[in-house]
Amino acid sequence: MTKNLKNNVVVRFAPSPTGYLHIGGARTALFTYLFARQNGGKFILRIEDTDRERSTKEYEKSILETMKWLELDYDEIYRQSERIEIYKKYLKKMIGDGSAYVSKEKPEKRGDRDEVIRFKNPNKKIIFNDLIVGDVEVNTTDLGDFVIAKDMETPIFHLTNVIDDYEMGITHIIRGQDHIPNTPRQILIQEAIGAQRPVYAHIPLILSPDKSKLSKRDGAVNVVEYKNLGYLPEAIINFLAFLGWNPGDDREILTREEFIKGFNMKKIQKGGAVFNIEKLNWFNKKYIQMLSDKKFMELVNKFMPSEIKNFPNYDKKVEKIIPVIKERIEKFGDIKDMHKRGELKYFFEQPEYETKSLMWKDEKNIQNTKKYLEEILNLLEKIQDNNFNSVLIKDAVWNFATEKGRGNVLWPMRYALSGIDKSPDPFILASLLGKKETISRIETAVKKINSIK
RNA sequence: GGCCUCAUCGUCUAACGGUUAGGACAACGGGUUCUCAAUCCGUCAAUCGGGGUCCGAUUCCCCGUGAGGUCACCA
Repeated sequence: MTKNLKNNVVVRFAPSPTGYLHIGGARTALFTYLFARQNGGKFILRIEDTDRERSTKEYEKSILETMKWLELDYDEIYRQSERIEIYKKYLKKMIGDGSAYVSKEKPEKRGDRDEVIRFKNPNKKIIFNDLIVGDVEVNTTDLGDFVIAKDMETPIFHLTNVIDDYEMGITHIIRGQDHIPNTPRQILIQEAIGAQRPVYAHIPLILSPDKSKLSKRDGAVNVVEYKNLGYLPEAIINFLAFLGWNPGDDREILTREEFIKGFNMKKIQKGGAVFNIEKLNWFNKKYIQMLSDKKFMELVNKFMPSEIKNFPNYDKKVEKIIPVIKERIEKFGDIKDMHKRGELKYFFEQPEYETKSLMWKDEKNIQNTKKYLEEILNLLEKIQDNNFNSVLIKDAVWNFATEKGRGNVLWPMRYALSGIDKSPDPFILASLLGKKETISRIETAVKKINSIK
């Protein structure tokens, strides 16, 4: 590898542990990560936990776990709560040189102090260039002398953020567009402490269907919720990357390496993007299809309801029905829905059903259905035990079914095996159940018909 | 309301100022099918409005309109 000329890139993702990592944060982290890796730079994770009231270790732990799950590996990690002495040093310096001052206050709401530290606003016009948005010009006069610390040991966001970016040598600040209004005042602080200005890249917001900023009331917004619903991290990454960015060609599914290689800040959309769960589902289904059998099996077991897992023949059977599950779910949580619809249980035990349900909708006389089932029994008996696969089963039954009307024959056969209206075709079903069980279930159906007269 | 930002199919988006405005998701229709699922094929569908600049604007400029963000002793 040749040495990258831009390898002095240092970027950070700076979540505050006042909640779980949400979808928007994950995308910011992803873009930051991609930019760092593409440039051979350093990716720092900085926990902004200066708000002691709302920050918790539990949230921090969860954010770390989610980053790991998404495989967004960082090179260094810091906690602002462990850096209070550093901020204090700057605070002293700023008060000393007059760029900040202790201010007497009249407390307005609960928790307000009667003395805080404010930044002395020089009231100037700030113009900054943003990689995505372009030039932004703001007059900082109406910002006033904003608060930068409650006291020497309790600095707040704008101050700690700027100091850390400076101390850590951050070259590019990648964050959501909701931070644009914060940028001018942070630049003011930068200038006051003599920090050079980093390059800004404010990425567009993720929107709910009504186009407002994605929030809790829109349903699942935390990445862990998607994990719990059975989404794959690769799918979430791919989906998120395409919210506001694209590789410039028609590819939809990209590998991690391709994302790193093709990522380009300049191609990022300026406007917000609506979070479209349908597309996420599509990505997830694609990635599920690509899963190895082993990994797929692992996740199936994780999401399988215990009622099914408790069947004595579970381990042996579940392996066989993998293909059926694979084509019917778009996320692993759907396995629970399959179970609710009774689409799993019949693989493990003789199903219960109304006898008249065995009749095809065009059939008038259930005695015909019985005759068809008996003939199917006949045909299936001829297949050797070790050749009982879906192809041979179909061969055995197909001509007879065509002759009598496929619905007349195949519906009852399938119903006798599954006991429900919707299921895979009878050939697949029979092969998965095995010859013995298939014969037994069809015999049961015949007996049920006999018993109504 | 002040400040800031944005504007191509329903959604995500593509298009050196010159394309029949392309792709994907969804929707719809069809093939395959006893049912469902899967899969394959196809169809519908967009440049917010008005002015400029230019031989020629989705693209550049201005004005509207609309949408969003933000205005904490949170981050």
